[in-house]
Amino acid sequence: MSEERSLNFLEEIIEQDIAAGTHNGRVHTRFPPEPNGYLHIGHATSICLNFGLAKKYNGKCNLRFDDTNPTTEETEYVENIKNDIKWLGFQWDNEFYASDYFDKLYEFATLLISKGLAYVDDSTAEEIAATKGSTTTPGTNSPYRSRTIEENLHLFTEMRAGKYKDGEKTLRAKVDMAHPNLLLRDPLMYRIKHEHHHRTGNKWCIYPMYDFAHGQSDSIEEITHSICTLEFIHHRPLYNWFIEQLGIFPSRQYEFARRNLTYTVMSKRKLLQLVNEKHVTGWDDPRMPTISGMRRRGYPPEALRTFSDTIGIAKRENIVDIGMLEFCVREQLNKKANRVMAVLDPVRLIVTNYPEGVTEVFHAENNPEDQSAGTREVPFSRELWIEREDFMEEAPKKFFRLAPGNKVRLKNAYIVTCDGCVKDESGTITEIHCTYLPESKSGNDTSGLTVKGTIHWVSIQHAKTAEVRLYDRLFRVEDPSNEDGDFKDYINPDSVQTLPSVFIEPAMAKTMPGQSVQFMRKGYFCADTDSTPDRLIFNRTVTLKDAWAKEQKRN
RNA sequence: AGUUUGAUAGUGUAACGGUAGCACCCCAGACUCUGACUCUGUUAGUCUAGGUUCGAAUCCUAGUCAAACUACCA
Repeated sequence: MSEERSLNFLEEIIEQDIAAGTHNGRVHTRFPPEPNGYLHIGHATSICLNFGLAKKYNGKCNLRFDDTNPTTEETEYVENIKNDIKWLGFQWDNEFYASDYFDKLYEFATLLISKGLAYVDDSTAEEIAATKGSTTTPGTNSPYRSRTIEENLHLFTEMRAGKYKDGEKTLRAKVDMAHPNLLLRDPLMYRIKHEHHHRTGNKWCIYPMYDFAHGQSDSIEEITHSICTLEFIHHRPLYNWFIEQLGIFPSRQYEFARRNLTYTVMSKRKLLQLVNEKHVTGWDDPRMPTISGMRRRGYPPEALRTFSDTIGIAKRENIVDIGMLEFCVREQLNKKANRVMAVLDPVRLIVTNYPEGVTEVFHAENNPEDQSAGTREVPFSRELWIEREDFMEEAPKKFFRLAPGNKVRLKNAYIVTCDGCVKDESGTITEIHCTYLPESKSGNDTSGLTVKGTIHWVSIQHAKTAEVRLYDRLFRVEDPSNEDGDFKDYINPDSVQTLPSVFIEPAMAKTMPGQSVQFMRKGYFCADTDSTPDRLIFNRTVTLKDAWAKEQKRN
């Protein structure tokens, strides 16, 4: 029995609308990315919101590319965005492009000119900025503001026909140059750009501005609830003004606070910089907060969805602890990922009373959380690799691993007693010796002993190797954008550590790219997209919680 | 400075005039063939000052702080 969750403010609005019979209770949202970059975790929240709301209220959600600026937009981005949305687990009802509406938008503009509500302005960008006024002073009217309707219609036709150069003329809405909201001081509707568009080619040389495209696109699609982030709140009066003056379907805009995450940056500009300046290997670098980066890192889509649900939605400034995301990732992977043994920092363990040349095969359960995951074969022999940190010559009381005289369980195998170690001239430990108890065999233990510690291992003779990349946070500080100086000064120099040759158990040889596993006691790892059976590569998705590490930190 | 938003444990989010709750984190313990998972318990909060009211996180007034806006980007 799950308790009824309280509604977020958007759900409240929608339920009120449904109760009031607005649009006959129909709910239709849209996700409107600009195809000029890759989607990141912030977009994921918006995707979950828009698609989630549509699903919850039996409505629809469109995917609409906001492609009104040919300078920055590319088809490559379109494909990646679609891929990311699908991977997150959502399917749009319609795939649209703002550029689909260029003809309609042109008609709308002509209509506004005819109503005396728009005019062609010859002012330069500088002149427009100069006459805009400020927050405390009103702007002044453009000298071209009083052109006749006929003249405006004629000039606008010429603009479209390509008679003018970039920036020579613009189409502006005639609203109010003294309006306290700067956005309503005769905003630009169209600008001239003699550029090739990724979909309309060279058909147009004038392109609508965001404000003259977004609301009308919503309206054309009869979007009922147009959900966007807080910075568009100032645009809402303009959004409504165009819809009202045009007399078209009254879509309504609602704003929520974008989600920020600790230890990362989210702006497209900054992410692009990280890519271009090679601080990361690409948009899908596992350290990036992009959806493609998180996918490559091994974050499951379910985790991103539950994260989005868990953090909720509101209108206040926020910065969510990345630990919350990592919790959702672990929660999901704990249920799904098979357990395997891998030794990252090896040291040799010799079971001195185990016969030489003998191999014993154990059947290990793949996932204690999921019996249906089955078992796998794990070979055991006299010489094993174990984790260097699992042995201490002089151990504190609370150390439950190998130390002279201590007993531990070798996971899935036997209980062993540590007898000591061998060192080289420099004092480095080269071998650890132990003796095993034959009657403590896993699954058939008659020894009656219980031990405090269990460690993982890999048989030296049977071990395979893999490259392992240990990822950490990309930045050293919680909010790099909010620190003095350049955000790049705060990049974590140790955000990735590559271990070229880690020992893994043979059952892992067939791990497929994208597959997640748990390296027991070490963390969740995901086979990289570049991983092949001949050259296995694993990315650390997230560590396991480590109470022992915490304990040590305290001392 | 103007406009607009907003302010609840460390973080995120509820409570819609009637017991300030949930999740993450932290801490203590139980369990454990992963020091994982799971389970139990605990710490900790209404920006400030007035007012209305039997009763205020919630309503009113004033203040404080924060963010966004001031692109021929979206």
